[in-house]
Amino acid sequence: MKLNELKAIKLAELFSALSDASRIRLISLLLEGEKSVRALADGLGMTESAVSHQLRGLRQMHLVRTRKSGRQVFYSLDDDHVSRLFTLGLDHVQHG
Amino acid sequence: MKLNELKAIKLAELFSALSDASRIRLISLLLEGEKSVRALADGLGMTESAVSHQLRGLRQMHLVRTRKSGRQVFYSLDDDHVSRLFTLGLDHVQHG
DNA sequence: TGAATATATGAACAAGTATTCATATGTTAC
DNA sequence: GTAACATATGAATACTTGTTCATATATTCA
Repeated sequence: MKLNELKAIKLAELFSALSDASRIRLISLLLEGEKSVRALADGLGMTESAVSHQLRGLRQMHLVRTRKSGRQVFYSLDDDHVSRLFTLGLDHVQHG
Repeated sequence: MKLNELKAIKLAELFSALSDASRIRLISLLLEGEKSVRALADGLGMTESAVSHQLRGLRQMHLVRTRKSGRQVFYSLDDDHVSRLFTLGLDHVQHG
């Protein structure tokens, strides 16, 4: 596979973004469709601040994108890589 | 997707196992086929101890399996989920 | 304008993690 | 048996990370 160090780091960063139960649950909510920060915080029983901090990381990894409407910011999954990684991972956890 | 907390944790643990550049490079070496601890350590420029510690985590997540032969232990990828996650992640990093 | 709402951000602390070093276990050769 | 080798493990340390709290920015409504 001949993976150079930079790509290894990038890949590790991608998986790091998925390596926390709170973020996994955020993503599982976003699989239902776009949601505001408050809706996500309510759905997970987290503070808006904590959710916002986590979303920042997901944004930086291009796993989610935002749409602003008034004073709300709606988050949604950025592309289908995310849901495919999610599904594949879940598959491994359930059977593997 | 209705993900309960336990599954979220399991999934996060799976991705945690992939969330470190050293482990990513270990896996990229194992994509070439099974290798001994020493071969992996040499290939990555890490100590055998560090590699052994990391392999332990990958073993616990069922991402790699072992075959013992004499005093050597050969590691290989456990199932194709691993390489599929790896490839899908790489795809996201390179294009996304 | 000012108050209320929604989100973002910085600092600080607690909890988790990767590596190193020393040591232990298990295997082969003599 | 002992010596040498391959791997594993425990403890310690340095580094990273998630949450909380306080505060900042931005938008709407009166």
